[in-house]
Amino acid sequence: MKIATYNVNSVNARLPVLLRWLDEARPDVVCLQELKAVQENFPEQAINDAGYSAIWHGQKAWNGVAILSRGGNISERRRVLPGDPTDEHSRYIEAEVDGIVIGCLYLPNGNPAPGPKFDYKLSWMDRLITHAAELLSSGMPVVLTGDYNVIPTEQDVYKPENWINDALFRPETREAFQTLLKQGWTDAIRKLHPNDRIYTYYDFFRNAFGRDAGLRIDHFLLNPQLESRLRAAGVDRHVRGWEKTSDHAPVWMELEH
DNA sequence: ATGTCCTGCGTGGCAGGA
Repeated sequence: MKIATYNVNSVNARLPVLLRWLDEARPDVVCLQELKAVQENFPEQAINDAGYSAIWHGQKAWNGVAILSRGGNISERRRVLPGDPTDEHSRYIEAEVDGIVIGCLYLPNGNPAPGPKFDYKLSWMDRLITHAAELLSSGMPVVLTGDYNVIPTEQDVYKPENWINDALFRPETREAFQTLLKQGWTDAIRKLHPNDRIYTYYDFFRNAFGRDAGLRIDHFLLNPQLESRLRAAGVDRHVRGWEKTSDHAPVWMELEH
């Protein structure tokens, strides 16, 4: 089973790129972030025609998350991260596909930091940590994947000294991510590629992709039941070089059966 | 500070987010 995550940065602006990549990569399940579309503007027909069923949670202008499944059933579990009934951002959707719980998340960027946006990011991470602990106790195989907007270590950024005060790399952000990992989650990409330079995002500015000036901020976190099934993982880096592409590249992992 | 690309608003380019 191949599961992918892709921050599309507008699902409609990216539709040709998304369809081309789906046809090429043929993932079984795909988590999308940054739909930038209201609920009724999700391109459901085109996704269906490509062979996928989908659930999604849209929002005007920003955010928005979706889970696509090829062939198999997709059973929605929730479309809100618990812990703050006043939070209106569409940043989390969770489903069960073939016995696996799939949490698709778009963690707040948090810049500028410090400030209210950074506070929101940290409180969202607290809520994620709480929810992740509940998922761990469920006994089911679980993956939490998406755009974490977290650079976990210096290894995951082309020039760490430029990012010290950025919300994606600040100590509070990295500590919260480590707190999450220590619950018992495995970073699938790092587990299989401990020493490689791997990026999933390149700024649209300053020819970042051409200079390989990237960040690794899209992650797969696996609980122990799923980690034992992990066989391969990687980034479809070339997709970042296509015309009218997103600033993120698709990331994927393959599980045994 | 800069750079680019997206959306909304609403028809011409800004403002805001990333």
